[in-house]
Amino acid sequence: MSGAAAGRTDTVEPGARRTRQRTAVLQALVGFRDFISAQALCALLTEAGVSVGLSTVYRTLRDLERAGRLDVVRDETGERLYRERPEDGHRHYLICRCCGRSRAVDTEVVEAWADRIGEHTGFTDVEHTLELTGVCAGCAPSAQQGETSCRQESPRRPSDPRRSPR
Amino acid sequence: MSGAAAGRTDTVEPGARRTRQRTAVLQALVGFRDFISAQALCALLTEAGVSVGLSTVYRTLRDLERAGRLDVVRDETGERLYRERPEDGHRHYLICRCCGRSRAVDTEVVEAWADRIGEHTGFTDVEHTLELTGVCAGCAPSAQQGETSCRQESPRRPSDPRRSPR
DNA sequence: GATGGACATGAAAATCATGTTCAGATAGTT
DNA sequence: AACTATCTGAACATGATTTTCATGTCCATC
Ligand SMILES: [Zn+2]
Ligand SMILES: [Zn+2]
Ligand SMILES: [Zn+2]
Ligand SMILES: [Zn+2]
Repeated sequence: MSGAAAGRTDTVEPGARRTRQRTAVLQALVGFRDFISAQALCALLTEAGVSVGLSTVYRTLRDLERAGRLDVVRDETGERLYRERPEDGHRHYLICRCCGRSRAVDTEVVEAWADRIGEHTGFTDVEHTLELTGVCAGCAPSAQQGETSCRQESPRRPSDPRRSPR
Repeated sequence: MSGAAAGRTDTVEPGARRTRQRTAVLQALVGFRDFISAQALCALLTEAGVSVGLSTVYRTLRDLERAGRLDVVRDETGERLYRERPEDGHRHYLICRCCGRSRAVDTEVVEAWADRIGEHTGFTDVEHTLELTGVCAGCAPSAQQGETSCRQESPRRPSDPRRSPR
């Protein structure tokens, strides 16, 4: 029980080196509670004075994803958005199409169903992807007047990180 | 009951012109019972002697998608794969990570669950994306010896269309 | 405290799916 | 046949992600 309680902002992978850049990416992800794109994250770091090369951000995110420490969703353009995975693991999120705010949803029902799918189909090693989008209570009013005011241009990609956090 | 029972390989959208290219894309989709990428579809048409420009394929697929006549999924690279939507509408598929074969799954449970999500969250206009992948019975044996023989290189993108049809 | 090699970085270039332009072809109508 | 709103496709543009590769850094060993 010494350095056992590691986990939070330690290293990307066991055996990986602890560098300024990886630490920065990891910390930024932990601090940033919404989904964020690789590029936005890079910009965020730069603004914070902890500049990290875009390639390194992508590499680190790739490694983190492999290590199962991230949740990844895709926005409607196919761009990947990352978020630190809460300690327990597998989750699904409901994301507002307007402001990008997200909240985890309870998916026991779906998980149970998905687990049973293999049996009926002869498929093994079944994995699933589930994404929910909607318009959050805060955005609903502005979206009323014809769906155009909110959803219109910016397709909820937090390319400007200062809009989604908090 | 003249041209009423339209629908199958008619026009992309009501009011759209019926051109050689759109007809070809439409027919190819109807004949091709698996998911296929825009590029693979284009290649397929070319091989079949019915060459259609890639731009046109993309445009036609975009229009068909808007018209609700296609199902679209994304492979792990983010590439979009299209399939003619069976007459009834909303469906989800279980896709083999090895051979790309897909089969629709019964999702009543999930649909009902998804419909109820809005109420608990304050979100409106909730939509969902659900994708299932696994290893089909036919591929399971070859995938045994260490997961490498099947899944390895070609990550199940039917870029060579002759492998998935039928 | 020098050395060597394994691993890491980042700028720049490569990839690659998809979108856009626009001059010329075409469908559908009169 | 003539007319014109559409449609087409080659070439180019875009933008996210990946690769390359020259250079930097860590660390164990001498
Ligand atoms: Zn919102
Ligand atoms: Zn799940
Ligand atoms: Zn298979
Ligand atoms: Zn559904």
